[in-house]
Order: sequence, then C-alpha cells, then structure tokens
Amino acid sequence: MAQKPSIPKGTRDFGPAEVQKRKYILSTIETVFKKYGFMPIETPTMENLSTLEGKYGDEGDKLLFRVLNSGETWEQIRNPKSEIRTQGEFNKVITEKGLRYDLTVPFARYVVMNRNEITFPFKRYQMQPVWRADRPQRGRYREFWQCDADVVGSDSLLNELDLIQIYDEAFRKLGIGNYELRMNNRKVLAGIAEVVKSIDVINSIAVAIDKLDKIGEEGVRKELTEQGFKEEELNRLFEIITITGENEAILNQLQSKLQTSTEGLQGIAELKFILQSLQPINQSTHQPINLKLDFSLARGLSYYTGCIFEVVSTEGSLKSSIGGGGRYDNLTGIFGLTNVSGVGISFGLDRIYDVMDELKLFPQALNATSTKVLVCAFDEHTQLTGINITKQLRDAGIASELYPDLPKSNKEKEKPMLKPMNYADALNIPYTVILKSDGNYVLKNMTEKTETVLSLNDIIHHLSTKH
RNA sequence: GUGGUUUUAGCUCAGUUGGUUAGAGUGCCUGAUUGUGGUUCAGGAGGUCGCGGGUUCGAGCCCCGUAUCCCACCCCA
Repeated sequence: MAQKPSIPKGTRDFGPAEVQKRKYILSTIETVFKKYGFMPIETPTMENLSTLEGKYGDEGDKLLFRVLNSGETWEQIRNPKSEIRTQGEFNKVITEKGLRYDLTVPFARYVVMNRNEITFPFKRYQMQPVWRADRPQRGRYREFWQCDADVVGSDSLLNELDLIQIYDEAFRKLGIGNYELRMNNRKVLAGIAEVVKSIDVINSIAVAIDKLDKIGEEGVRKELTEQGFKEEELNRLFEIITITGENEAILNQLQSKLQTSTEGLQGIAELKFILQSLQPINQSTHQPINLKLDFSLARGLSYYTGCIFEVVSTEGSLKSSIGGGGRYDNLTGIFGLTNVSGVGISFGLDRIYDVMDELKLFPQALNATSTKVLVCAFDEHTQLTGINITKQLRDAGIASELYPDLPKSNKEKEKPMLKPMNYADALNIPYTVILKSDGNYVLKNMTEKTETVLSLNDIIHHLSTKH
C-alpha cells in the first residue's frame, strides 16, 4: 500500500513560480553585494558541533540540528569495556556534526582556517540555507536562507557605513521602500547597564528592553523587578531608553547621562561617527537613508560587541525582522585568531519573500515561462521539420519548445490543435508556430489571435525584434 | 520546551442537537465546435472525512492518543 509522502516539519517545497521569485530576491541582493566589492564563498551544510556549540547561547544550543553519527555507535556504547561515563562522552559517540545555524560562525571558522590565504580586510558574501530546530510559525521556518555580507580584518566604521548603504539599496531595489533600519551599539547598552546598576546586568537589561514595544514599560519593569532590580534603578533605565527626538539630539542627551561610563561614551562616539558620515551621502540623494537610533534594540546573538542593526518592514503584517547584523570584535578569537574585528549584516530571504508576496512587489514577468514560442506539428513529417525549426530558433537566441506529442486517439486526430494550444495557453507562451501540411509556417500571436504566413527567417526576425 | 488552534474532492472551503446515499465553488474529463486555445452552455468522473484507538443501535460531528498546519510565549532571519 502506497504511503502518503510528506516532508519534515518546518520545511517546504518550492514550485516553479516560487523558485523564480526567490531567485529574483537572491540575484537582486547579490548584485548589490558585488557592487560593493564583496566576494562569494560557500561553506558545508554540516559543521563540527564543536564549531557551533556555545556560540549562540543556551537557547541556540537547544535549537541546533544534530546529525547522528553513522557507524557502530551502539556497539561502542553497550561494550562492557566502554569508557563512556558522562553525558558529554555519550553525546560525542552518537553525534559530532550539526547543521549550520547561521552563516556568521561558519564564516569565522573559515577565516581562521584560511587566514594565510586571505587578504585583509576580507569582504565576503554568502547565500545559503541554515537550520534551526525551532517550532515553526508565521515567518519562522526550520530551514531558511540567509544572505550575509561581512567584512573582517578592519575595525573602521566605514564598513558599517557600507553595510547600511547595502541594506538601503537592496531593499529599495526589491520595492520594500517602507522599511525601518534600526541601529544601536552594544557598548551603549553596556554603558546603560553600568549607569543603571552594574555592567554585569547588560544581558538581563538587553533581553528585557528588547521587548519594550511588545510588552510595554510595565512589562519590562515587571520582568526586571523579578530579577532583583530596584525601582530607582528602573527609573534611571527608563529615563534613558525613552529619550525621543532627532538622532543627534537624543545622542547628546544620552551622552550627558552616560558620562561615568567610558564604554558607553565610546559607543556613543561610534554612533555619532556613523550618523555624521551618512550626512554627505544623504545630502546627495532624493531618498535619504532613514537610520533610526533605538537604544532598546538588543539582538540576541551573544557575539556582538559594537554596532547592531535590525531591519523591519513597516508595511504588511509581518512584524518580525527581515534583516539583522552587527560588529563582533572577537568571534575568530574562539577559534584561535585574535585581534581580528568583523562586522556583518544578514538578509532573511524567506521573510523578505513573505513581505513581498503580501505586498505584491514581485514583477509580473516572473510568473511566466521563458519560452517565447511553441512549435506545433501534427504528423511525423511536420514534426521532423519542427525539430529543425526549433533548433534554428534556439540558435537565434529565441527560447522555444517543440510540442512533443502527436495526436494519438481518433478524437485527438480530429482536433490536433487542441493539446498544443492548451499547453501554450496554460504556460502563457506568447507565440506559436504552426507547421501546415502544405509546407507553410504560420506564426500565431496568442494574445492578439493574429496569424501570419511567414518564412523561417521572417519569423526569427519578428521574434528577435520584439523585446 | 509551554499553551491554544487547524486538518472533509486535485485546490479553496460548507456540513445543523450524533441519524438514510457527505455538499458547493474552482480545476479536470466529455460534448455543443468538420486541422486553432482562453469565454459561454450541457453532461460526467473524483472523498480511506489526517492517522490509530474508544463511547454508541448508529460518529465527519463526542472522548483519548498521535501526526500536521497555523497562532501566542521563549527566542530569532
């Protein structure tokens, strides 16, 4: 008995229309990456678990897809002489590989392994799927694609500036003009923690205030009170993160409040530098980049140390981020290469797709087949002619197909045009060439329903000149 | 990992307090149409009601388990 096939939870098939739309997004982003001087790399689907574990926090470790070792692991475990005593030793016997969780950590691993071949600063982009064992929901998949651009080996903030421009250019090209690019700085968060209580509470504060727009001030206060924050500390916190106004003005206000924190002041200086560098760029364009400072922006991944970015679409119903990134000063340090700073951004292909699909931002032409003309023959003789004609059309650069089947049943022989016409119609193929038994070629425009008897050269000429 | 929800024809969905033979739209097939498609009209085919148990004289409907979809939390692209 045939079983109903299925695919794993959180994964999806993509039909021709979806793939074409996804590739449109990918190629748009890739074009921008290349324009800014980034070079492509690819890394394996699987990494050693030792590469992945501990890089994304406790939550991240839980979400790693682990790959079961092949081989006789059971024999090793049940062997009476087995040395396995601890959970760790057991885990190592049954699994030592995992599916990549993001593209940044594999990239850091790549940089360390290839440090002698790489010319720094190294600017790479990478567009590949990643996997997370999360529970699927809207905008959240277990298999999804990230498009990353990173620069390592340069601590200049001009890299941040380039990445900001990449975000803007790519989203505008895709038609997502109504997006919000939020920026914050981990050092500012550290400064806030220092001024509010102590630098050790940066993570508690970051996690809590990141939810500010979701659970509100009351919710954040409640969460932090449960963690032992005093009311006066929370008052100081909200005095800072609720500052509103123009970017420059709120930075100045923040500066006065973070006077006692060297790290906080450093973060402010970095943010100021980026805003100032952006000014000449914005003055020379009709569409200035709208960079929004947001001191409540935290972002989870624990390796960020400097600027952090997040992108959300302000149109449509998907509220989660469609891009994110930041600077990490010591990611390669874990793998033994210190003093190499990096900064990168990521585009979330699948969420960008969801936004664009809802807002109908895909070009109409993406839905059609690339076939421009369908050659229709109705017997062995004209089919031979058709083979030749199709070949010549293709040689002339015209995407063509020869309808492969001849009428078989009596009914089909009575109406031999029916199937090819239906096919051309269903696939929106704009032209057909009908091979008459008298040797004439008829070019038919399917939308205008016009037919013209033409020579092959005229047909090629006609189809080549039409866009 | 916690809580809620969805699943009925190829697709989108109805289905009453448990009661004869489970419906609609769309798509598909056939014909009206004598080498020519989309429209219209007429007819036709197509359903293990996610899966496995249970209650009942009787279950698409009630109960338990399981899978799956979606939603919230956690976290994130």
